[in-house]
Amino acid sequence: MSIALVDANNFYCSCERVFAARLHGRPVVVLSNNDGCIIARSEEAKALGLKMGTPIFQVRELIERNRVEVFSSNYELYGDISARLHEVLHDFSPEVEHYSIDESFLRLDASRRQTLDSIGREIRNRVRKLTGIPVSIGIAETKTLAKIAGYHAKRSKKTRGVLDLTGSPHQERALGLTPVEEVWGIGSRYGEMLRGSGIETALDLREAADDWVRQHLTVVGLRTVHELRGVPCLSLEIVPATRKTVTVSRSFGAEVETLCDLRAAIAFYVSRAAEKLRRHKLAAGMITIFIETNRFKDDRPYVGSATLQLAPLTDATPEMLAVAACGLESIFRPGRRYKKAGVTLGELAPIETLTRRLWGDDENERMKILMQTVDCLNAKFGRDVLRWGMFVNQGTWRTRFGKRSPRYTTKWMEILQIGSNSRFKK
DNA sequence: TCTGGGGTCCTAGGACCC
DNA sequence: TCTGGGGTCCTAGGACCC
Repeated sequence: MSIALVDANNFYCSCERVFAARLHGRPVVVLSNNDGCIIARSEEAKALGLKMGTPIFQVRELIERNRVEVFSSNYELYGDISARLHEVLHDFSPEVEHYSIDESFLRLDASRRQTLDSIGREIRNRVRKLTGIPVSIGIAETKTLAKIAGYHAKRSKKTRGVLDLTGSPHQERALGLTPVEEVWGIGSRYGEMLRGSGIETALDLREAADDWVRQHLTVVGLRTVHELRGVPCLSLEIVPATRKTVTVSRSFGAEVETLCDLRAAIAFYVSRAAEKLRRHKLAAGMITIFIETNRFKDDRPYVGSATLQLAPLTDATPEMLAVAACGLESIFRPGRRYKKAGVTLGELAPIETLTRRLWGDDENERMKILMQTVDCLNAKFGRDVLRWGMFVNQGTWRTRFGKRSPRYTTKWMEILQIGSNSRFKK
């Protein structure tokens, strides 16, 4: 029994390439909301020295000089391609964990007919053929080891994208070649601390004493170390765990000062959060509203947050809007310039487990039908065809997506056109 | 001018209870 | 001289992930 990690290469950039042949072989980057930071880079862009998380304005010249292709993020497109990719994997194993938008784990068995390596190659070819996305595949006894195999599959040309380390004599060498902060679960902070203690590679970490690890990296780190030794501690999460919070937050396109603008923004985020909640068939018992000034510019940045109960639990947008508006008033400070705001819904419970309200059931029933109708119409005719009175779908706070590619696969109006003048121009 | 968004888990410390 | 001890719940902060 082995675990395979299927990891899409430079996923967002690869998605852009699927629909634009001219991007092949060229440096491509995808930006975060408001076209702020670089969050994905093609190999060619990495080679130019463009780093993950860099604010675009700091590298503007480099980008122009090298004619780097720049895109705003197009989450609708990426999400849709991710779902297709996930579907392809189900042909290869009944046990698939959709770990993130660009990574999946699956349980794999070698057979008399086929080695793990050749199964991996078949997966890679099939995904490429059916989705157009290149992937790297790492295979080993545990998730953490599979991640390390994947790390080398992606970087070493010799592997041609697939590396099986299950029971392999090469496993120790691979661990020795893995910088400790590349181990899944070891970030930059722990990495620094470990290097200070002479632990520099995944192999060093594997050999560290349990007590020491427990003390310095908590039980989480201890699990990681056991996984490096080939003892599975992290199981495949085939059924996604029920989520505990739902957050919608954004930086504004431009700073805002008035309560009126903040109300509009918060109302917009509440609507989105409530839609997400209903899609997951959950209700919330708690809502947190927060607003922030610009932490990069402000000497004394202000962060205000208010948490309020939603009693009884609800999934209805109007009920949340009313509570959110109260929360906002309590944290608003006039005379400040706000750059970001957000909403978190908590104390989530599956909607069907809720007891019926003691009274007002008619009202409740009407609200349910109203919500279903709104969601349904918005799904059919486009988001925000129906909106709640409080939010005006415009204003300087709206997120900027200056360079978004068409939503080729999810919007009829933006479907790929062949041989005609594309409506999308750089 | 321009600096992302959405999650999870663990620990320590304080409040409170018996 | 010597100020219990254990349990639970909550929160803030810190670490991590993509």
